[in-house]
Amino acid sequence: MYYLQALGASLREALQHQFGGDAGPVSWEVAPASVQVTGRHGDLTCHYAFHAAKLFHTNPRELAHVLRAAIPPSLGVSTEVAGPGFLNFSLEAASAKAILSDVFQNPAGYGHWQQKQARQVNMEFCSANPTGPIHLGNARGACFGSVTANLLEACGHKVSREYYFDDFGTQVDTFALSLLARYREAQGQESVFPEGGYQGEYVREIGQRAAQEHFEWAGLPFQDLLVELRRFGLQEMARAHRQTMDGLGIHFDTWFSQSSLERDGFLHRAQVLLEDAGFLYPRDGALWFRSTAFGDDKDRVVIRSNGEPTYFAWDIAYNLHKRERGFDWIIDVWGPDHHGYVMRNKAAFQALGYDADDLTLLIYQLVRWFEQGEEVKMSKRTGEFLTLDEVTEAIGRDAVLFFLLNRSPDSTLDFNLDLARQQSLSNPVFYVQYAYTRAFSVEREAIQRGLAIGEIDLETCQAYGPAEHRLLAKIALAPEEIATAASNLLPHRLSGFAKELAGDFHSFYHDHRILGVDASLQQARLNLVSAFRITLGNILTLLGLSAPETM
RNA sequence: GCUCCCAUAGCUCAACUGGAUAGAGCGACAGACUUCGGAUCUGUAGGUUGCGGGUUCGAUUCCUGCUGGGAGCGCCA
Repeated sequence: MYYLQALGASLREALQHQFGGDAGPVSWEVAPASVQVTGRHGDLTCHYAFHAAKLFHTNPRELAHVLRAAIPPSLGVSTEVAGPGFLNFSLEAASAKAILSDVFQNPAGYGHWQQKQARQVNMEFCSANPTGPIHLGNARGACFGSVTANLLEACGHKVSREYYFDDFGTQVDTFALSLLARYREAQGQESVFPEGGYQGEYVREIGQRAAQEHFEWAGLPFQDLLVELRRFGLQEMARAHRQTMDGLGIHFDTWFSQSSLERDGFLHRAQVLLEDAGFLYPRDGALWFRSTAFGDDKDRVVIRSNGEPTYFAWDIAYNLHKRERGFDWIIDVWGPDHHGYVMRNKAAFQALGYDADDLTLLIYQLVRWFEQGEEVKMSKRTGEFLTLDEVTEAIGRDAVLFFLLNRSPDSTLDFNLDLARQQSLSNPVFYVQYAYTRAFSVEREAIQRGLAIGEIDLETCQAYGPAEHRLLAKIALAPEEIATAASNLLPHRLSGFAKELAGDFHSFYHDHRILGVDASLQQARLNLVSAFRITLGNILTLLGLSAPETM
């Protein structure tokens, strides 16, 4: 149990003792600067008394005093009640020791949590259309999904990362036809480029490669050639997507092919299940799903009058497939153009007999691309778009990730490549990473001087003053921040915390020497620096960023 | 017309289940180490949180009506 968890538990239990009810876990924050500036000291604060007072219909300030009295001295904090009911905590040697022990006991796992009810999570994200390269819009979903998966894992869940590959349908047909034209072109044959085909350069390249590696296909009948090229093209695109994701350090456990849903009978099975449950009916030659039974504003077609399943039908089958693979929590990360599909998918999920809460559909907002002050509309058809590889190459992997991570998924994101390139060196990611590097170099120097790190005793902890306590409080907060970001499915919370944590360290480092001061103070500060470095390193890892030892 | 998202400093964005004087970075201005890495630190300027109501001890946060921007509203994927 982490230190703050223990402290929170003492408050929670005090309430149970007093009122016989549970007000839930305590949430913490560092004391606002105003509290510290005015001399009303405090390293950590909580507004639990307000929260609980509302629940138990009592006065928050009186309640705060009750809570204060209930904190066991062994926890080693001094507590005071401020204003209408804030509880401010100041760290002391014993609490400092407890926090450091949390870190050094299991450095690589600091900030992570055990989970009594671990869920089997299937997290599907990015899933860019295979008819084109991954662009910045897909990247947002990739980054968001990947870090969210990391966070859930850190909270003890089992997470499988999945990439859905749409290798079926009219778009892929058009892609194959475009490829065919490029293939023939590369062989010096006459070719007519299909109307509405994919004009991007990458199609030409794949066509050329196909022509070089498989000139023998030229003799095939049209349909057979198209099948070969289609397969070849999809393979190439899958490889390209995987490479792009690898370049960002984002990995998937499963690359799931849409067409396998039909091959393995899931498309059919989903239909039978819904049919048996009485949620399907024919109208106008098509087959409809009664999504209005679950609050949707109209029913939705699953099988078109031409006999082809709709995109929605594939989704239903896919969710069924995921459930039958044993996942009890399905999370999909979708772009803004899918928001209309949330309701109907939840409806179908329930119609299959599952709990709507076990399907989470996360929608992130659009990325708009600006160049010289003007918005550039992306289009795969015309081949005009900014690929993720281009952006990564221009400003660097960590900078791209941090740029995407820093923003709430609910806000549209404007991306100006000129500006990003220009400012890539001032990207806050380097500020954060530099803090890690600095701390690491202090440790390296300390080891060279023959000092030991991480041996925690109460006496050494007596050496800490207000500056150290402030940084320690931030370190103690890390597990809470990770849990909060995870439970809200909002990774950008954690990147914000990483900046704060790094900032506190930079500030401390500037004002205080670590090596070469009085021996016990030196030991105490060295432990602090190391605990900081471990904490920040774990956070960087969760964010999918590198933690460089030198820069 | 309906649904979803957004509007906070000059710019890009934060602000946990409603909490203390709304915070960072970039840009501007003024400063700071002969020691462990200056990709750093400190300070100043910059705000009627789009506008109007409401809920209460307390609202950037919740409700409501506007204004402006984005996305979606297909038997496309």
